[in-house]
Parts: sequence; C-alpha cells; structure tokens
Amino acid sequence: MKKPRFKTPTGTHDILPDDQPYFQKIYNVCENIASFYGFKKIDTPILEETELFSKGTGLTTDIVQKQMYVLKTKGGDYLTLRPEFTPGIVRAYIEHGMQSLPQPIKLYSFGPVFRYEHPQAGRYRQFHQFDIEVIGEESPVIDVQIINIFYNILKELKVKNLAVEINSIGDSQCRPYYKKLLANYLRSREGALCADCRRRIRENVLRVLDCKEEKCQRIVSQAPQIIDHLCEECHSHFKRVLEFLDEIEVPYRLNPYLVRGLDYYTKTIFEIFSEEKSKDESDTKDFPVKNALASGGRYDNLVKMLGGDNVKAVGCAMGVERVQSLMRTRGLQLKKQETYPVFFAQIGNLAKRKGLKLLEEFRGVKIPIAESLGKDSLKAQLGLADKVGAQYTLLVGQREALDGSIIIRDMKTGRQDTVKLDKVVKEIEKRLR
RNA sequence: GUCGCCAUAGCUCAACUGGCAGAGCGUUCCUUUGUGAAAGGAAUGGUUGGGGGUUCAAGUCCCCUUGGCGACCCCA
Repeated sequence: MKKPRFKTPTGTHDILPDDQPYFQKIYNVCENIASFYGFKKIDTPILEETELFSKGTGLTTDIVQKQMYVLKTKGGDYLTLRPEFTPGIVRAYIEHGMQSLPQPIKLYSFGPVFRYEHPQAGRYRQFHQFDIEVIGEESPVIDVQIINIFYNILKELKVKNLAVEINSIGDSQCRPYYKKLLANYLRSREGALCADCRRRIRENVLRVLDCKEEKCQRIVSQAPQIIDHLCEECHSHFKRVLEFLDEIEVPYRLNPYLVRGLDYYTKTIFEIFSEEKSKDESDTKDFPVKNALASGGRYDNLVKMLGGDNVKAVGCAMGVERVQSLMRTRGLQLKKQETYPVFFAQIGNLAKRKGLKLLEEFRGVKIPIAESLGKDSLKAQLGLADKVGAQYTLLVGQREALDGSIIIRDMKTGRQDTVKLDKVVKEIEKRLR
C-alpha cells in the first residue's frame, strides 16, 4: 500500500461507516424528542455573511476574534463558515417574517459547524451540533423546558453522570452595574491576579470568574456575585426558572461563576456535563473532570440586534462528537453492521442474470437481501453470507438456472431445499415471519 | 497563539545501551474448482509521518516540519 498522499485537514475527520450508527442514533433521539415538544426542523446555509456573526455572536468573543473561517467570494463578499447555529436561525426568523406566525417559533437543526482552534480529543475544527431555539417566548418555563429536553436526550442516549449547572448573567439593566462592581473589586486586588485576568478586567470582566488559576479563584470566591445584584426582572425570572427546575426530575446546581463566551446571552445560562472522577492520582483536589456536552441560554436582545423586532428567545446546542465518544466508551454500544436476513449466491452468467431480477423482487417486498454478484467463488460468497448474518442463502448454480429452480440454504442448520424460482420470494417471506 | 508528550503494516502493538523491522488481528488464497462459521497452511501488507543532520551503523540520538494527544486560551 502506498503512503496516502492526502489526509483530512487538521481538526477534521471522516465519519466512517462504523461511526454512522452512532450519528444516526443520536439524530433519531434528538429528532423524536424535539418533535414531541413541538419543534420543527430548519436547515440554514453553512455559509453566512461574516457580519451576521460579528454582530450576532459578538466582536469581543473568541469565536469571532480568532476562530472563524472567513472567505472572500469572487464577487468580493465576505462569507463565514458558521461557528454556531443561533445567528443563522435568527436571521431566517427575521428574513422570513416568522414574527407574524403564532409565537413562539420552535426550531431545531443538526449539522456541521466550524471553529478554527487547536484540536484535542472531542474538539474538532469541523464538528456537528444539534441545536434548538425558541424564538418569541420570554417565560422562564421555556428555559427549563429546553434544559429538560437536552437532559432527556442525553439520558436516553445512556450518557452517565449527567450534571446541569445554571446561572443568570442578568440583562442590559443590571449586568453593566455588576460588571462595574466586579471590576472595581478586582482592580483593588489586581496585583494578585494572573496576567490573563488583569487583561480580562478591561476586556471581559466576567471571564475572570471562571479562571482556573488558584490565586484567581481565591479572589473570585470573595467577589460580589451576580445573583445578588440582578435587577428586579432578572431576579424574578431566575427565581422562577429555579422553581420550575425543582418541579422536574433534573438534578442541577447553581454555579455563580458560570459565564459564557458569547455576547448575546441574557438572564439564564446553563451547561450540561458528563462528570468523570479524575484519573490523575497526584490530583489531590477531588474536582471531577467535566465534559461539556451541551450548553445554551437566553438571548433576549439578539433578534433586535440583528434587525428584527424586540423578540425574546432562548436556545441550546449539543456537541454530537462528544456525545458519540462517550457512548462508545461508557454508554450505549451499537451494532457495527446492519444485518441482512437473506443472501443471494450464484454460479455462472445465467445465474447472475436471474439474480439481478430476483433482487428487484425482494426489494419489492422490502426484504433486505445481500449479494456479491461480482464474485465467482461460491465459497467466498457463503463466507460473505455468514459475515452479513444471513439466515438464508439463496443459491442458483448452472443446473438451477437452467431448470428454473433455486436452493434455499438454512445457514444455521445447513439444510437445503430446492424450490421453484418464482415461488422463492413467497417462501422466504413465510420463513422469516 | 504558548508549552509538554507521542507518531512503527489497514487495525492493536513489539523491537535491549544505536546493531538483520516483527507478532496478533484483518484481507486474499489453499487444504475442499457447487457450499460459510472450526482447524491447519500460505500469501499480502513498511521509504518506521515527512525533510535534514550526527554515526561504520538511526525506528532508537539532534534539528526542522506535519499530524495526534494533553496542559493553557477557550469551548460543543
């Protein structure tokens, strides 16, 4: 074998036939649960105007600053491979006048997204997300319904040790004040912070809250918490979210330091993890390893920011490859190969010709039948029949081809019966029943 | 963008201190030319990721590069 001349670009991967059952299963579960809750599918282009993301996702975010695949078209437009779903779906909502349909609009989508970053396990440059959005609903109950949906999807996919963390980051009323408060507090202790956090005070104060440096965490633990400084409206919204959460069977915990990388979030934000105990023995802290699988939140200003009406919305996205990797290692094991109940084997040209027609008959009655018409060796064909898990092999040799008969071989017992060729479909239907 | 570890057959991995590149699995064939799963046999498979250097000699040491993994950054 020659050395491959080409390989997948950094951070991209092939979804091979063996992976497909996992993607299929994940997609089916997502779709079933989402449509049960009244969500409709939408597909938006993988390419959008670059400005949609710089305005929507936010100029100060890492995604926009360093992770976007931007390309210039021959016509001179700047397009971007979508790094997330939300701005595209909001654009579709506005562009197609969905505000004049009964609200809210509940949408889901499934597909690839692109982020230029350093790949690691479970982190790709092209990966897949399942995404849902509810546009035109401000009630906190919908925030909780979305959490519930993703929790149940992951549960149904048998992902272990799920944990939900939740926080509120306020809105344009109260967050600016809190940010000032936090910045003042941090500035008074600036000397004890890491270099990144000193930069963050100016650029993105909230990010200091989830810094992993121990010295920063110590300072943060004494810092004012946003939940104590929410405005009346945000406070009552969050309170009601927590009340609804208590109502359903989803275990959650409040994390006052949870913040998000996207600018447009308001009020509720949350993440769903699968937790693992740290394998590292030297790690004396018993922090579990958190594997973020899905995350989302409310974005009450985004529709307006992108030129639509003042419409409130909330959404969440799940990383498909991360879920798949957990399913493979500790969750649901899926069969590698689909099986065929019947295999057609042949010897000789006349038999091949009869086989071509016979396959059509089986397709007509929807019985999957495998074959290897290209092979001449009967031995090889039976080997294949075994491999695809056939219960019966239909065999046409020179003799059978001439006198219009066919051999049915029971692969378990080895017993063979010869029947008329035009009766075989009925006979197999009967036996498979 | 920063730092560390790793890269050997399609897959999983061996190869001492620098000394003939190997095994299992897989694939194909044979034992059986009209009959699978078992067993036995054979074949197939490599510029040791790529490039350069040191050396009588490099999978092994050094430099560069590409990719993967991990820690940052950040995130699904």
